[in-house]
Amino acid sequence: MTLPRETVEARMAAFREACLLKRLRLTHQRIEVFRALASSEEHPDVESIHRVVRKRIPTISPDTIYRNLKLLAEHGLVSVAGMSHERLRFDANMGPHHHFVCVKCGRIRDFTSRELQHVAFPAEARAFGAPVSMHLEVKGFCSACQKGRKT
Amino acid sequence: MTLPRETVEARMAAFREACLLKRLRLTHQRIEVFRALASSEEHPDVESIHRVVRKRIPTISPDTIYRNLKLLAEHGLVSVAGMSHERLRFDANMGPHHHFVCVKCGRIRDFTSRELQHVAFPAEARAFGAPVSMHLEVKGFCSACQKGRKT
DNA sequence: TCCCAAATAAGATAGAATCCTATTTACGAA
DNA sequence: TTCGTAAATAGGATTCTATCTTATTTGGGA
Repeated sequence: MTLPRETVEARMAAFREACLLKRLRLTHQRIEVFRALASSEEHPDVESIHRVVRKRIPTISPDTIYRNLKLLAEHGLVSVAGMSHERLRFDANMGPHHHFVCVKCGRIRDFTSRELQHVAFPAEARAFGAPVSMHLEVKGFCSACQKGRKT
Repeated sequence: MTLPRETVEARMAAFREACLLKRLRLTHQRIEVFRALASSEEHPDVESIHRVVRKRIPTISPDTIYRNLKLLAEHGLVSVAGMSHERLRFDANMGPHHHFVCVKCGRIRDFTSRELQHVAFPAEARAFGAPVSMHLEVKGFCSACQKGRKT
């Protein structure tokens, strides 16, 4: 919404090019879904994207939004915040700690870090308000999954 | 499961004390739910906690697990990994970036940090496997919510 | 222009989390 | 110890996000 037109247009151009390269069809729906996302800095959910796109394509279904965003995420054209249809997970470890998340098996391991303990809140983050806590999420392949990795 | 007995017992003692202080009733179910969580380092979900607790309390319902964990989380006795029943959110910003999350309104803002860009993966994280990416989540009150804060 | 695999719409379905309500229980006070 | 009551529970109903199914449409190469 508040993004400068040229940023959006640059993203759209890169998107079209990436789709051609990856042999993803440039359907009317796909383009508009990406445009709605590329025009926002709000990390929107499917419902709000649907609301926006419906102005141009009144019959578009939520499933099309889901399907396209999932496809684009698999191709590295958009990113997903939040755990796709995973369950809530709990932890009795209330001390400050960070997470190592295996991108293959989903296993989460806690760790603490002396170095990080003394890192201050980044100035860029403080610009948004009053930081309270800081949590690092390291993604990678855990030792077990590392062995059976194909790449 | 693999946690030393004394760690679990220490957590149980602290839990009982905290409940007395906060006037939370020490029901059989609540105690066993917490014990199951405090005995694990797997960040278990409700289903696996339910499986464990059912050995001691065969009639316990999943709702009781949910209700207690939610209550304990509100009182700062356990923590929740993942976004509590929130929707998937998407982002067209594919460059490396971090998140500032407002704990009140839930708004997410992106930021990049020159300092953090060059921080290496912590040794403690590398011990678990092969790190690929690193993402920082700063939680706090955004400027807008900061004003109307009561505390 | 033709062809067909890919994509879509719309409704059905799955499944996690929450709500509802009658019953039970923890625990403070008498 | 007993009693009273607000809090907590069990179990089924409900909500709601995300995915699946299937008949139809369409992008884009030949």
